[in-house]
Amino acid sequence: MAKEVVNREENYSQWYNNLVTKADLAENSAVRGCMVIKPYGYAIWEKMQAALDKMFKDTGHVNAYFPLFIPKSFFSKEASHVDGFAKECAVVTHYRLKNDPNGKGIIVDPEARLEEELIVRPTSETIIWSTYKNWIQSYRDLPILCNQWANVVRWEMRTRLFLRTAEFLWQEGHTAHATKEEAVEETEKMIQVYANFAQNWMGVPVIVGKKTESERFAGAVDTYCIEALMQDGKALQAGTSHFLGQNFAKAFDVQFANKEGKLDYVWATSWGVSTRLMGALIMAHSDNNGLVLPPMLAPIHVVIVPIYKGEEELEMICNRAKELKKELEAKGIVVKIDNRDNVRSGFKFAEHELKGVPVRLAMGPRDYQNGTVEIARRDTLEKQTISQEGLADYVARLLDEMQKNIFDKALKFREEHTYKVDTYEEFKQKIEDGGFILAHWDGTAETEAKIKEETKATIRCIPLNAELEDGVCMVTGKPSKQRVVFARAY
RNA sequence: CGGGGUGUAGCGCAGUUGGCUAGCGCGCCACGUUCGGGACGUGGAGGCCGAAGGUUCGAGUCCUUUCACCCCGACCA
Repeated sequence: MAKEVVNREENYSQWYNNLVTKADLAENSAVRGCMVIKPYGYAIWEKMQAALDKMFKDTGHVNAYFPLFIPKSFFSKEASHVDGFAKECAVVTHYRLKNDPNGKGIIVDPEARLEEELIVRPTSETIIWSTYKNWIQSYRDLPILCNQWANVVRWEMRTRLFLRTAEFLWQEGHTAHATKEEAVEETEKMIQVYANFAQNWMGVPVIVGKKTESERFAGAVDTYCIEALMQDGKALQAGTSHFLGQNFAKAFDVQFANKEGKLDYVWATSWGVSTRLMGALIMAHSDNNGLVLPPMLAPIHVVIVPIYKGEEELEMICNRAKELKKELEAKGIVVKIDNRDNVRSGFKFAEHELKGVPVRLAMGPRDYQNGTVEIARRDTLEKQTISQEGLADYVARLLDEMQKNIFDKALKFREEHTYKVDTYEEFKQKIEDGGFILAHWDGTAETEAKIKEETKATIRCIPLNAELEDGVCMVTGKPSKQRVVFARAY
């Protein structure tokens, strides 16, 4: 498949460019792989944030904010957690600069060394749990359902725009519960929130499942995830929700008095999605003309391009366009009139397609005369001329249809690139083509590691809603009760 | 940290055996003609050829050192 897909990873850079650039940091800077999110890209992120934030609030969560800096000692408390992050942490060691006494600019003041180094948060479990300790005495203090919108830093060996930047924006939910059942329920609820967002807002179909032990979050008892398939056949983990058990409560000594008056450790969850979602959005829907944005996340729904000769005609058409804009806006549709005089209309068409604006209306003197407008939809690139009468209703319906169509198209793609495989030989062949492979696995980390080693494919997840089916592991022949999802992943 | 590759204008590149004032495309600026799918013409601005050292009458080009970036692996959302 990979060969036929035109918009492979290397081709995305063209349409990334409207959204982000790689940060232009000073030469010799040790920081690599940071990105500048441009206004248009940030507008998409804001739409995502707003939708997610509302979903969090609707499920009973509140926002809070915790420090960027975490004392080093906090990390030593949960052993597997620190194992997971130790290798990719930025560390603050000093708090002051001074003029170089040798006149060579600015140096770090060696006198200003911190007694305890501070870690720039790679994730906030440790600082949040050391805070929660002070918030929790009784079962009456529970549950705590906090979310934080923040940036985090992970010093990755290798970065990739959107998918793995050294600094990224995300949200992280951290909850504390009195019972295991409640915490598990929360974990599952939030992965469903993410699945709902991915599918209904982003138009990206996802498989909801659990990670295997070796793919699990550092410090978690269970990691739930949503996995999406990109158009180049690679899988992308788009969101995770972790059941942390009592690991962090024990590490940070967070106990509460239950109804019986006995002390118990609280049960925890954490869950997050990041700007990586924008990468998913791009790679799931883009075509050779650029981005394709689902209307629900498009910063601009409709662009009106006036076609004219001379200022008189421009004014005449723009006035009509403004009236149409008002009608559309009354339906909650975001409209931009592109009346730039310094570029031609063909250029504007191409540019708005590149940026993924869902609907384009072009109006020239002919349309003005006839009371019509040319309407073009971004997802199918179809154009037709329709009446200006009832335009707002037409566009509103079209946007709904496009939202659905974009999802359906992605779903169809995924279904066409999901294969059931029963032998390891076939697996090795099939994995070269990309896509999801459903196969039996004996449940051991050894087999999983062997497969990864030999094929670069990982178990993306053990799907939650999959039908049980007796089978044998394609590698070892040991019994298996259900198929798991394999893929090569970002 | 291993294996490959690249540094020349804002971006993308050519310049391969050393030679005069370093070139092309895009973009940018000015004027004009255009304007229903990325316009065209004319003129113009913009470069210590990644850095340092060396060879030479002469270095973008050869040698040495060094720095940076990109790709592929290991790590990861």
